[in-house]
Amino acid sequence: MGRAPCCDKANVKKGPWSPEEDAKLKSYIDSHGTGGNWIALPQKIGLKRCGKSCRLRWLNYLRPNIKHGGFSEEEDNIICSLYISIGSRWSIIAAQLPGRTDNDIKNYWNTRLKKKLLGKQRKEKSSRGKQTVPRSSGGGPYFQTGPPPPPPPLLSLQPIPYSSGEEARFNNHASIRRLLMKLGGRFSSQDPNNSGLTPDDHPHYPAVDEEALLQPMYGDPIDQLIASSDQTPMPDVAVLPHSGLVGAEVSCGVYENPQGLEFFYDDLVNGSVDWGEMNQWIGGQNEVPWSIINGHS
DNA sequence: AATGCACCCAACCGCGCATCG
DNA sequence: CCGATGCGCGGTTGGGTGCAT
Repeated sequence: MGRAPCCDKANVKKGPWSPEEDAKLKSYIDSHGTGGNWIALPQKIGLKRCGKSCRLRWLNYLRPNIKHGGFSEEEDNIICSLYISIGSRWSIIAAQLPGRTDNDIKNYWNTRLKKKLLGKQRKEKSSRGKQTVPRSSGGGPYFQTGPPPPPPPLLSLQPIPYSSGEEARFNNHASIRRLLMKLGGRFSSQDPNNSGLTPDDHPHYPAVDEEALLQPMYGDPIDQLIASSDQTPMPDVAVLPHSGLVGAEVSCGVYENPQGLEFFYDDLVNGSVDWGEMNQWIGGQNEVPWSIINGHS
């Protein structure tokens, strides 16, 4: 038994919206609002459309202050950072970009950003010369498996400038981190490998150090956090050095610091990383701070 | 100029979740 | 508590368009 259809499929119009339909819908909502019931709305105004279709049309095109196309480099950075951190939660990503819709961002990611990012990633990995291992099937949500396409143009990403005063929007690393915390992230100075525990064994992390979170990150998060499409199977939890930018579903990654040293997620986890180099990278501290997220089942 | 191909994007589909009676 | 209903979301599709051959 399947779910009942939301409308009578035989009696609703599908396909592109006409200007007349747009005008009807916009005019009604402008003067009456949605009435809290999208399903009933098209009948009220005499549209042969599914309520869900009306809702989509309104949210993506007709409502005020919608922007289309022309994504700025800053928006690219935010989308990439968030996608790498929280995955394909387009509505959350869209909420941080005023005037953008989740559908628009999703399309933009699928058609352009993903390819650019993959191109960048491939170049970095091939220059490193490390043999890659095909990922197991069904491994994760981020990148397709299979033969690599021809390298697309590289994405030119600039670091997001740190701004301590920006609170309302999501355009700096501190606010990115705050959002990730809100989504269930935790930050810890403990190294789970040293403690002999897996991140899943840490139900409670120390209190969040807000001051530390407000420190600028090291370099461009995209450079630090390029998820690998054909590394080992997806680990359960992201563990990133120092930066504090973490995600529930960030997979194995390649981290490159300003000095050109690279660390692979599996190297970190397996303990084969050169901690001296890592400590130099992160500022000569005695211990490598780990950032762990546990908002992940 | 014609054809094929790749890309883009608006729209649809189905599922999970929240709410309500 | 439970089933019905509606909403919101992410994945996918298919038509339009531009470019390469």
